[in-house]
Parts: sequence; C-alpha cells; structure tokens
Amino acid sequence: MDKVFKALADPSRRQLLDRLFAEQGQTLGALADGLAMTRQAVSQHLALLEAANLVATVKRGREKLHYLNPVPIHEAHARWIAKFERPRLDALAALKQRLEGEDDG
Amino acid sequence: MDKVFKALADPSRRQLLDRLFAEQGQTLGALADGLAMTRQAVSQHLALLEAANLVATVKRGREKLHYLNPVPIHEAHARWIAKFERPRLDALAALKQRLEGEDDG
DNA sequence: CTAATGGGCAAGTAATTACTTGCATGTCAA
DNA sequence: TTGACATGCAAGTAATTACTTGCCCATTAG
Repeated sequence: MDKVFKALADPSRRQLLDRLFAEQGQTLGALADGLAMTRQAVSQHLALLEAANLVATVKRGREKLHYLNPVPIHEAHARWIAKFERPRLDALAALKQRLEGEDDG
Repeated sequence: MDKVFKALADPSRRQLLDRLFAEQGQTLGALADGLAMTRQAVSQHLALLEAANLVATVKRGREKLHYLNPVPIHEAHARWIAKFERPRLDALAALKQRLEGEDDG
C-alpha cells in the first residue's frame, strides 16, 4: 500500500499513468518520447509503478508494452481514502434525511 | 494536488490522520504521545498535512487543536483516482481485500 | 512573581530519491 | 553476419526527506 501512495506522489509518474490511460500498450520509448527526461529516468519511474502493481508489462520481442492496472488505486481508495469521505457523506446523508423525512439508511 | 499525494505517501502521516480520524481536536502533544518519534517530528508531519490542507488547526491558548479536512482527499479521488476505476473492479477489490485481510500501516 | 507546560524555530545528519552518463544485452532487418 | 534499435544494468550526483538535538517564546498554574 505504501508503494502505491509513493508511486502516486510523483508528478512524473502520474503523468506516465495519464499517458497510459490515454493509450495503453505503449513501449518505453513511446512513453519517454517528448518528456523532459532521459529514457532511463522514465524506465526507473515505470519500474516503480510496476513494483507498486499499478502498471503491468508484457515483453514482445525487444519491446516492452505497458498496461494500466487500476486495482491497487481502487484498493487504496476502498481501504484507506474512503473512510475520510465518511464525515462528508454523513453530513450529506443527514441533510438528505432531513429533507426527505427518512429515518433509516 | 501534489502536496496531498506526497502527504499521503508517508506511513507516519497516514497514522496521524488515522489518529485524528479516531478523535479530532487533539493537541500536538496528544498526537505525539506513544509514537516512536519526537514531538518535533510529529509537528513537522502535521505542518506538512496542514500545508496540504488535509488538516486544519485552531489555536486555543497555548494549545493547537487539529482537525481533519477530508475535502482534498475527496478532490484527489474525484479528479484523479476515479478515472482509473472500472465499475467491475469494485467487487474485485472488495473480494481481494476480504481474502488478504487488512495489512495497511 | 516563578515554574511548568505546550508549542515553535533552526541547524545538522543520515537515508532516500530523482536523475544522469556510460556500457551491456537481446532482437530484428538487410 | 552486421548494424541499428529497444531496453537493461550499474555507478555517481545533487536534491529532498525524515528525523534529531538544542534553545526560545507564550500561556497558565501555584
């Protein structure tokens, strides 16, 4: 879980995830293209994302294809982030209850 | 947004958020009590959380009371995390969570 | 008042992080 | 086979991070 948060904490890595979201199955070279850092830097970021299980890879010949794996992000949300939304949702529910006159939910 | 992710990337800070979630309005001393680091370390973590707008503070005399602010977390989810989710993965993540148990720190 | 309490500031350190350069390896095409 | 291409590996560096120690200021209790 720590790996996921740390992976997400870097803007370069989020940018890479964005690029993969726009088009999956990209190679390292394609992902690094146009970015203001070396191919190796991108490779290291991708390795981190892979270690966090946010990105899955498939080797095809001499190329390495990268795919998004949304599961860890979803787990991070479900296990950890969601509970901090509860107060807000409670307030919402309370409001809704007041407005609708319900007494169960 | 970067501040939020970076703030969440540290287990000590997540622990502090957990403590605040359990009981809001705690002082620095109360939050630091029982933790394996100095009061100053905790203070610095809280300053970071405050800078990320995840924690709001109120000064009362010589005490500083800390409160959770779930809004940035909610925004991070809504603007950035949500797009990586797929409806079908809800069940998957929940199942996996049940099978693996809680192991977040 | 004095002293204890709650907290802040600043400098220093060890570990980590992000990134680079240089070279090696495997693959494909001619 | 030769050479170009995609990627991997390793070492080095500069910046950041997490944490500490030591001292200072403000508030409150005795």
